[in-house]
Amino acid sequence: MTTTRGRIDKRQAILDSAFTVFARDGYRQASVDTVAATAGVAKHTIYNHFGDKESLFRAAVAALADDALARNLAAVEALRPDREPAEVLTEVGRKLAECYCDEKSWALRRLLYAEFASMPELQDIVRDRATDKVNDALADRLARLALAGQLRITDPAVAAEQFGALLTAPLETRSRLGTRKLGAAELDEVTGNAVRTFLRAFGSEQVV
Amino acid sequence: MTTTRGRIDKRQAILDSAFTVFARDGYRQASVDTVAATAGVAKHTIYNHFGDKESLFRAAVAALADDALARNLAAVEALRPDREPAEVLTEVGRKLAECYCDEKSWALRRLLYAEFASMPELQDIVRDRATDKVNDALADRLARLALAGQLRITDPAVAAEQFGALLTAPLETRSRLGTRKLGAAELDEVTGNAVRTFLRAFGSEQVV
DNA sequence: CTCCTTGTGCACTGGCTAGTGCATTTTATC
DNA sequence: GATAAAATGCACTAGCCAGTGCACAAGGAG
Repeated sequence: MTTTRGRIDKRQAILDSAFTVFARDGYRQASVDTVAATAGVAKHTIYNHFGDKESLFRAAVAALADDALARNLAAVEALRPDREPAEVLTEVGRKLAECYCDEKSWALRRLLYAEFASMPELQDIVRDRATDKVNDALADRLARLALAGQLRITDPAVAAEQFGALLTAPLETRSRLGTRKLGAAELDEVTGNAVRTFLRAFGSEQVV
Repeated sequence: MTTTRGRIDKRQAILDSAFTVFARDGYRQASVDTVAATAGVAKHTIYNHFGDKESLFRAAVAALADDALARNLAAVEALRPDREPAEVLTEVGRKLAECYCDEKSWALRRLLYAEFASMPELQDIVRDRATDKVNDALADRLARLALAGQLRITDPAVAAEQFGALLTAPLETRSRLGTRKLGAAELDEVTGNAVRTFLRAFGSEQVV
């Protein structure tokens, strides 16, 4: 009774297609029939697994949030006090920038923004599963850098908040909410600006 | 033929109601009948003025963008090199924070995020009418401060971008995308954090 | 007084879609 | 091969809503 007869395969296929279709058409626009067709599955199968359209949507969003969390945490992991702070921060910032600009991330944010008014739980799902954890992890790492004497930080949470802000807000504007693909050069520029300002504010060495 | 027989009054009433209803229900959810009922107007009148639902929506968004622009510019105006930079930046930052957290601003952003995928012009409307102009104005003012020797800025545009980032990104997170009302204390805190970091990075005096 | 613009009220079409019911088929497990 | 869970195909209901058509009312302009 451990295997459930291809149930998981179908379930995953449905979740994948659901996100694809929802991301492309928007939650309201997307029809369950389209999701079913895309997943190569009967509509009934979807209702068997998820009950109704809204639950399907929540499940798809949750799955994407988990995915985004994993990628963001991997980026933060690289933040270790074993090299020049500028170098490490640039590397991590650049990775975070890539995560932020990923097409799936943008789709997730769009769906979240569009629907959290009618489904408030959505925001909690994403926050609990991804945003908060990434911020915490970043704050932890920055605290270590501070302890190693590489940064002058009083509140690691605020520092993490601001490092994120310096990265994401410019990316949001410059990529036109994800509709314009940013080249490597522009990603480097934004990352560079963010790290430079961050270090001018929090670096332990005086910057000219 | 100058007066258009109460046309303008109706038009304005429709635009106001349209934004209210769209903001509350979302573009797709909102029905034109509801807008008409809220405005105290026949459905036909709406179609006479705006042609179809989408045009009505665009017009409502544009009107709100104009509104937001005016309020944001007023805030930036206060940025003059006649007092302590910390003091002036705090005042302006605080005003910008209030603009950003205004209920109408949040509604506008939500609608924009929700619909720009299917109506790409929306983003241009808002950018041309509001975002760009505010950023430019802010950059201009920061440049003046730099010229007055109160800031060490190389690129005013980047400085404006980052000042905005340090304000808006934390506000976005902390207010849960506008669903949680921030108290004065928290607005002060975010503004204070932003100004402190900004001045540590760009202030002309050394900060301890 | 008359005309013409503007607005009203109501009924209606046409299109779309969530969710269901049912008979049938696949498929994993024993 | 028997069995039961899982999946399929198709038809169908019921609801929602943008946009239209038509007859009619109001009210300022000439």
